Amino acid sequence: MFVVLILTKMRSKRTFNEKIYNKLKEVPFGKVVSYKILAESINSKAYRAVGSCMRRNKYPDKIPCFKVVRNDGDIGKYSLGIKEKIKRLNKEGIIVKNNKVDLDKFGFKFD
DNA sequence: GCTGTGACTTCGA
DNA sequence: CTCGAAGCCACAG
Repeated sequence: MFVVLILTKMRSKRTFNEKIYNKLKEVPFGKVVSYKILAESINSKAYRAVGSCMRRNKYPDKIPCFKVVRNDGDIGKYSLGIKEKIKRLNKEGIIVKNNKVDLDKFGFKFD
């Protein structure tokens, strides 16, 4: 009873960024994912909240934020700077052109 | 506890 | 094509 209640409460706070975090971990090397795909993969439409959580970034060491781009392929922004983001993307073999990536090639879907 | 803002998206003018 | 508004969730003030 009480346990369930507590767990439920905790879940309401956690679900979001934790799920995003988990999904983001599923993204294989050399692939990127958009905020939208990420949000939808956890049954939510809070695209902005995803960005918010990344920006606040509670887990800077655990979350590969550079793998998250906008739906248009625009890489958006990055805590450490867009330059750094591009650098890291390039390290995964992802081509960034004019601050954009090719989602058809590198976009990962969670099926 | 309500308000504003933000690494976003989509639709209509 | 560009611009503005609405909609979603979390967090700071």
